[in-house]
Amino acid sequence: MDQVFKALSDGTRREMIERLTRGPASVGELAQPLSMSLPAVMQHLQVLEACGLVRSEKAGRVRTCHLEPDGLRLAEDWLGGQRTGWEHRLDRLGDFLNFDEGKRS
Amino acid sequence: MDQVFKALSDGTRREMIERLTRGPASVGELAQPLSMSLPAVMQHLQVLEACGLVRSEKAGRVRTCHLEPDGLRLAEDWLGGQRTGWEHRLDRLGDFLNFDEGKRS
DNA sequence: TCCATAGTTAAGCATGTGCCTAACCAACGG
DNA sequence: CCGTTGGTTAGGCACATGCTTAACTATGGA
Repeated sequence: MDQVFKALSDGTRREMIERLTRGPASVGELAQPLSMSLPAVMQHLQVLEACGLVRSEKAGRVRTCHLEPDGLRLAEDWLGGQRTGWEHRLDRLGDFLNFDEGKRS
Repeated sequence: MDQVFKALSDGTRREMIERLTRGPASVGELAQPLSMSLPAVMQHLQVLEACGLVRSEKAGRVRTCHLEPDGLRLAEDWLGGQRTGWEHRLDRLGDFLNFDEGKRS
């Protein structure tokens, strides 16, 4: 969980993810629009793989990377959980305010 | 965006958010379950406020913090956008494979 | 076989992050 | 007033992060 959000907290890595939503890509293809050395891209890729957001296989001398959408869903679920939990609380806010009023009067 | 995910990438800050989904809290209340000095909690709080996930007002000598759920929704929307974009691509995957087969034969 | 391509490893550096302690300020409460 | 409570500021330390360059490996083609 920590790792997923930490991975997403970097703009470069989010760009890589966006690229991968449009289909698989080699390491070089990922690096091309990034104005950054290849080793740097590799490191980002390792971060993305380590937390399960991306998978990659090497065939010959080219490594092909693709998205692992369950990883994204993990983060999305946490956020949704918090938000709906909060909304739930809002639903009870009326009751709470009534109780407060009751105490005061 | 960067800042939101960076804020969420820390377990302590996520705990603080979870706490705040259950209602507003003072700085001390936020710090209580966290086995960490008060200044440290303050810094986390500043991070959460800087990226719009939390708001706080000071009344007398106690600062009361509450969630700003639009911030969470921002992150959630990005994730959802990526995921649905990917699913969209999957919808077209059949066509792509057919095209590939066509090329090969 | 030899060179170019695609990727990988290693080492190092600058900056950022998370935490601490110590000192400080500001509102109550008596 | 004066101490206590709740918060804030300042400074510093240890470690993590993002990037670099240089050197290396391994595959594929002429």
